[in-house]
Amino acid sequence: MDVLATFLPSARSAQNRQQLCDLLERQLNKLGFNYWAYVEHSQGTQNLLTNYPAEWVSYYVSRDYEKIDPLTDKELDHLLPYLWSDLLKTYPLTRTQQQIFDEASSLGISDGIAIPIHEPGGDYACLTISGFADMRELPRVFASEKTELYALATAFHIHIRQLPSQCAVALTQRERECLKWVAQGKTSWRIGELINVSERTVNFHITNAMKKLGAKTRQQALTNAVAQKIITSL
Amino acid sequence: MDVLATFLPSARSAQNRQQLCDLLERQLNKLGFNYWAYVEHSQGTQNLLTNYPAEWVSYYVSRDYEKIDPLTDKELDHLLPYLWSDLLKTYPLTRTQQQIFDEASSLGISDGIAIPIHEPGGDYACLTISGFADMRELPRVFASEKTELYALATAFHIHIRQLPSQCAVALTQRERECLKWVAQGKTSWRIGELINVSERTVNFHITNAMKKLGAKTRQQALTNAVAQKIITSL
DNA sequence: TTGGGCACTGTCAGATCTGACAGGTTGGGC
DNA sequence: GCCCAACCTGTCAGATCTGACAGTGCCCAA
Repeated sequence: MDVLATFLPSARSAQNRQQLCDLLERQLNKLGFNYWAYVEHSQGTQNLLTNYPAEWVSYYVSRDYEKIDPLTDKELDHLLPYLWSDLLKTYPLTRTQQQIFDEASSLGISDGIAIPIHEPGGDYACLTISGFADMRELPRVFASEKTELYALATAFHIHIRQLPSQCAVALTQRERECLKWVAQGKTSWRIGELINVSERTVNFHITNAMKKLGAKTRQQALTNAVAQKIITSL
Repeated sequence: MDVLATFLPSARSAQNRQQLCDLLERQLNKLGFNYWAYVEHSQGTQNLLTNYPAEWVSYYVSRDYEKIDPLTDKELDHLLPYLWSDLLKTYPLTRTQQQIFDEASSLGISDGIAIPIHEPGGDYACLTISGFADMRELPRVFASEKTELYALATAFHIHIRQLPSQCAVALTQRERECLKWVAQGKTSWRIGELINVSERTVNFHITNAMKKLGAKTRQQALTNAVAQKIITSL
């Protein structure tokens, strides 16, 4: 039952975000939660990862519900995990907000736990988990597992940040290889020697990488690649 | 009394590690803890930050106590915060280990809380806090504040990782400035235009930065600077 | 006052990169 | 069999960087 002990070692070997999400889901299932959603706010852009039904997500997004969801605008104020219901007790819901809540309930998303994570620079993320089997048990589970859930969310957050997102530029094997050597301070000629191709070919791959990354120089290509987690800075 | 709410906003504006440590200490004092120690294990190297008395630290290090300390080798096995005393109950102490414990106790470091933090790639860190005013109260405080302490430790960890360590190379203002523009893909000539100096001067600063960073190319200088948190990748 | 760190500037040769030209091979999917 | 992506190679002009030469001025601490 020790979900953290299971999650952490396997999280380290996850190769992409999808794998990591699967690992998280498996552990949450063990704890009795069917649904999860992770929203990261980074430099003004948002990114949503979730196992909510696709129809619900597209419906939610199409109606701009995130702008009026009673939960989204409260995330920032909270620093520790909290129960949705605890939070909602203190705020009266508008008619539209009540409607969102009712619609979600019909999918089994009636109460859940939100776990906010704050980063330097104003970035933050929030993992919410819901779809708990036995609703009456939820507050008890929340109380007893709070720290473990927080640790799980933090671990998930730290790990997912190190994996390239789906929207990251797709570089070929060779392009990544060359870029990594560039990061180590090697010249094209030297890299050619290292990977057994001509200097010209190395320049060819690096130029392609630069184009894909929208960079005018190798330096910018590196910065962009690191920012997109395509190569680890090392 | 909400230490997290106080810590997080100010942590964001901390300019260096010392400032961040001071912030942490202030919050821990509020909770009743006089001592703290943060050890980070990164790529095989260790780094210790603490407010333990300097004599105790040098005494501890000089006798290689970290190799036999009953606590250090247990950190890795634990994923959640724990009380020292809880852990020690389950292991018999050797004579030398008991000695360390007694010596520490005489400084008021008799029981405490360890908060391990695990990163991808095998890196991990541990924040330990001790010197609690009223020992009999400690288990109760631990139980009630566990999540908050974990969140505080995690926040501290995430923030300190983004600040250059003391052993980082010292670049001048200009050198950092030029490197940042290089990261954006600007040429020396363009940077000169941007910061109103000649192209020659830009090359001068970048060359100096490269020397200090032990880099043979601009690319490597960038990678090293980012690795040392001297410039943020952006 | 002297020394040192920092910022700044110039020139110049040679190395390196950038971006254009123009090709060829291999392997997998339709 | 054809197409396409990934990989590989060459040449060449012009831009850019690297590393050496040789200087100036400012400010602060010893």
